[in-house]
Amino acid sequence: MEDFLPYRLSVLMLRISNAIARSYERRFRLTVPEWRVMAVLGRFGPLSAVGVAEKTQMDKVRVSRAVARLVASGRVSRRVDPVDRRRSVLALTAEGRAVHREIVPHARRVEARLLAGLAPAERVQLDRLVAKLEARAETPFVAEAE
Amino acid sequence: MEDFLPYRLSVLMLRISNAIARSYERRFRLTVPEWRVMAVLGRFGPLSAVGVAEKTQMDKVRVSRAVARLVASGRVSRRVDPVDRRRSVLALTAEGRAVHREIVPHARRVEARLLAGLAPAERVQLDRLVAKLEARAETPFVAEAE
DNA sequence: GCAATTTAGTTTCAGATGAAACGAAAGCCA
DNA sequence: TGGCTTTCGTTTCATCTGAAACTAAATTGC
Repeated sequence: MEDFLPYRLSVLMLRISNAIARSYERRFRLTVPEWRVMAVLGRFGPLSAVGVAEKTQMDKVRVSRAVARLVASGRVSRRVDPVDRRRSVLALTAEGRAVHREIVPHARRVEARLLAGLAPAERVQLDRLVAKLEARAETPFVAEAE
Repeated sequence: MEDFLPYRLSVLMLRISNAIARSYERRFRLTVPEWRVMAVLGRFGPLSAVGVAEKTQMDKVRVSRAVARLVASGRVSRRVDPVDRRRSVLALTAEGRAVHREIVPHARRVEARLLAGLAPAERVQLDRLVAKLEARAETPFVAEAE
């Protein structure tokens, strides 16, 4: 159990994400889905809900709800796309951009704290190993029959 | 975003745990909390609910509900501890032990598949790096004020 | 041109979650 | 002994979650 890697990774990640989630909640009054939506809108500019879902790896229900809250709190604007009226065009408002400008350095600080114990060479290793696992996890790595 | 490590780790872990969860669901009709309870009972023998909670890192509400389902499905037995009547003594039934004997090799196969792309030296590296991050995540690594 | 299908996004519903309140039993201590 | 506190485990409640159903708009095929 303690040496079963998927289990260890899962416990580790839950710890990390919970700590980060609490920190966003405290500082910005943002839930994790909200934070993710703001992060991609800030980085990639106006997007449809589907576009946000692809960039954030969240399903569209979650995106829909996060966007609804962000629109209600005035950090994201939503208008109907004139080209395709099923779509909405989502973008940060001025207030949203102001929050975004704080979010990015905050995220970097959190990352730096997490990695503080690793030497530069170890960070490169970690990056490589995670990339390999990502590639592995992209295709179904558990046989359907199992 | 794509290079923000906590985010990458979180997406990676969600992928992996979902794949594993689906596989347990398919093969054993077990949810993740149920699987964890069975794993520790199989490995450490009879335990109280608090004991299970400690070993699995789950909170006691989750343990309580997982145990209730396992008792209902006949894989775990529960009796009142005669020494301390607040406690229950949880153990695998014969049927539970039979399932457990399948679970362990299955978990090893899943792990092997996940790590299939890594050379032995890389596995050692991964183990070390994860251990370091675990140590880091054990103490609060995000400042309270942040 | 228009029925059938696909796509975007929301709503509904049923289950999972954990914080907080809870009852019951045990421990503590005067 | 008899109150006060702590511990065990369950229940309650409010929230989050995603699958499925749904509406509206666009696209496809005939």
